[in-house]
Amino acid sequence: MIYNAKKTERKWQDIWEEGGVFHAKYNIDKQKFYALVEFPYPSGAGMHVGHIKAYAGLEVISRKRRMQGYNVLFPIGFDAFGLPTENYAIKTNLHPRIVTDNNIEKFSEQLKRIGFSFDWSRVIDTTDENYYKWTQWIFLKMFENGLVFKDKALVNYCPSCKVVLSNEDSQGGKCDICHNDVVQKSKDVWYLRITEYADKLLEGLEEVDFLPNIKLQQVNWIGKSTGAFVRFDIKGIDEKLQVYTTRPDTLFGATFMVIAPEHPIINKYSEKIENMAQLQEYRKECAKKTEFERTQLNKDKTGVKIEGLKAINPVNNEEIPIYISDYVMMGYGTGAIMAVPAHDERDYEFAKKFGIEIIEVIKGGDIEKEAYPGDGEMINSGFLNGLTNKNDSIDKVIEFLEEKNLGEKGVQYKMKDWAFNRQRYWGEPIPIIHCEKCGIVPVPYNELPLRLPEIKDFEPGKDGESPLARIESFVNCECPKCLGKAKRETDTMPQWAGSSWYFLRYIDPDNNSEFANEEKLKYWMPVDWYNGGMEHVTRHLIYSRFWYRFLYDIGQVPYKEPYAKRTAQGLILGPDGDKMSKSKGNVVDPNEVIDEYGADVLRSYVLFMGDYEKAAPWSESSVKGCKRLVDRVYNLYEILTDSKNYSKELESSFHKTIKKVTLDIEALKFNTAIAAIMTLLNEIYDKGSITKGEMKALLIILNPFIPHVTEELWEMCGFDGLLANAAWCSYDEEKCKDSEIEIVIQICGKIRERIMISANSSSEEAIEKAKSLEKIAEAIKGKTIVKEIYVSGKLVNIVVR
RNA sequence: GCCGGUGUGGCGGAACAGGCAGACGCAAGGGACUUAAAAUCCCUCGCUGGCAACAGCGUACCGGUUCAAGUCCGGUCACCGGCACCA
Repeated sequence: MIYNAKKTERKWQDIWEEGGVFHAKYNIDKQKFYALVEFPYPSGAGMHVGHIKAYAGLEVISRKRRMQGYNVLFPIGFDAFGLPTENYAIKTNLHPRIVTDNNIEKFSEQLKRIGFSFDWSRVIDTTDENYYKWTQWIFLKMFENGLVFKDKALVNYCPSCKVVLSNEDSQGGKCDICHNDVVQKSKDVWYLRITEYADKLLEGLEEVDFLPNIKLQQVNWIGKSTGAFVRFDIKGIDEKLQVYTTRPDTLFGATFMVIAPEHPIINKYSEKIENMAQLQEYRKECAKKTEFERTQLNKDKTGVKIEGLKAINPVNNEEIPIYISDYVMMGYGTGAIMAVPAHDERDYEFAKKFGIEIIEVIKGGDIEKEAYPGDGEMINSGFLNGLTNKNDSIDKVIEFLEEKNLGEKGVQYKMKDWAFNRQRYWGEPIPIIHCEKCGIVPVPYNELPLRLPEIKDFEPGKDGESPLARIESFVNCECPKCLGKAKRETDTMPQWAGSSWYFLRYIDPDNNSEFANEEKLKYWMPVDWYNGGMEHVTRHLIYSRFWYRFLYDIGQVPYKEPYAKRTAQGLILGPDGDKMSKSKGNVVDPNEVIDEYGADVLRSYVLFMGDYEKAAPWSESSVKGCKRLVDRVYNLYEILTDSKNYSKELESSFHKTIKKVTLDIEALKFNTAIAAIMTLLNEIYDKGSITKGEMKALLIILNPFIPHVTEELWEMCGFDGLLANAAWCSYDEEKCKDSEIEIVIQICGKIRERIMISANSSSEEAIEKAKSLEKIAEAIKGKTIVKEIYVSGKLVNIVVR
């Protein structure tokens, strides 16, 4: 029989959809399982095989859990605001709304062609005003709670996309969207105070089940460090220069200070500074460098001494020079450091280059050769001399500083506040009004959604201004407070806004009075299992945990953490082993695979191709292996017999396979689960027939992987109802065990023989039987037996001398 | 530079928690069926030697622990990912 995948798959997709088979129903009497996959950005390029792999994992788990009786919520939606769509719209002269609608339609069709068991009744689209109304609502709540502020500061700016970027969006000094170099620019920026949540985000990690490397990456990204703030007097001026240091214990060794080129103190005291022109020259040079050059290429220290200003070391009143150098960043700590060349590598290098004194304050290294960052006995350190414990020294210094009000304990984070405005059209308008009288006024809640105005020209404005700034009917408005003339904020939110809470909306997508009903949130949250890409660990995954935690703090959601468990799939590489990319021409189109082999083949291949969590190259020929699997399954119908039970020969194999598949699926070991079923299939064909009972079990355990062909066979066999609604197979632990097992006999660890013995043989019996073998007896004859080992069910090892 | 991960046949990958290395699949070779091809089915398939039974070697490299190491320990190398002058 030839299996017609195209016709059959379509048939079942229609039946599932019409029957609402995968619709999740709010039912508090049933154990819920909320499986979440990262909703796609509907780009014009269509789906990528990577999407299929990312979704196929939880798809299999969801189908299995449904069969096991869970009330499964497995939703899908579209994260549709963002630059690529807007850029495409500009290029093709279409409205982003139309581009988005087209792309969503295309994606939906593709996703349905794969037969994913998503609940299509809950689809969300972040660009829908009924959705972004609530994105804006949460933003206003944050505003109300002091988590939104405006600042003019140096920010990451992408000259090519013409937008301000957050730290997360410019990792490695590259724009996340176009991958061009990011520059530092001084701009007015709206920030979300995510740093206020740094500790909560760290603590929350302790109670969730995330892959260890995901946790670690988040911990590193948040980058918490503890230390102290220390204020240095500046000689002759009533001004203190504050630094942050993790090593206050080395304060006696501070022989100079360094401030960032952008540090405000330079302009403030420009009159006192004797070499201002030289400093300006240096600052200009620094400004020219990209972040990349400044941090990566230019490890060679440069800098200029500030003539006319001297700092005073608070512990010994020594006058020390102040330098500007771009190895100190304005964006971290206070933009100024105390330099201890003897015990910090960078300061050492700088001191050597500029001929500055190096004072050893901790014994243990050789400061003639290099800086010594380790521990040891304190020397040359006044009241610290003789101490050997770093923490004791730190405590003592801080005590000293606090007494004189010259410093205190402090904490710093690498994570920065979230630069939240984008100077573009295709995003949620920021619901803020600027009033000359009242200042910054939030848009009243009852005016939400603040809709994006219809416009024709989406080109970003000059000087990095949003296209919305040109729409007078949008800009000019009434101040909600004083009713006077006012202007709207014209920037929009970043792409990450809508995705920061979408998992909450799935729970109650049509709710018009709140973002989601409290009781429903209590039932469905937290997400039981969230799977997605590693690239989101320090972006979306941080942002959404922040938003959710904020909603928890204001009593809007029931639990502290949104995701109980988080895993990540590995990439699918091109057939050449490189990352798939358009420019390399190694991208595999899922549509083509489906056209040629069918969705079941595609689904099973992306799971069978290797370890789910690791990257693996696509192989056209290996896909055929899965094609054979589907055909072989279909052709089982021809060797079907009437018996309702397991056959004697295969009973144990079935129990073992069911057990393995049941456990492997939950461990994301889809490749070995499928391999086990292939092995069973080989046994069935070797035997030459399959009973109805066996067929039933086989179809059930295969269904999550290849749902169409199994559903078809289920119907052909005349089994009740839909396979999708059938109950998962149970297995009998006792029947997974063999009564007779093969063990190997080793002499000194080398295999010499294999025998079958009864599974419950004692150690003595097994060893006796081994020794009675001709070959073994021969081998040990005349030798002393040093040791005899029996590993139950595995081997006998006889050690002789 | 720092942190994390990985390294197994021609290829993708298996191997519970130290106990038969290479499951399953692909590719390749041989055969059956066919006028022929495709599809399907059967056999072989880590390397070396041997007609064979079998023997020796083999999980990046060097060393160690153990009756026994892909797995544990110490060191080296390579590749991948993250961070990157974070004071």
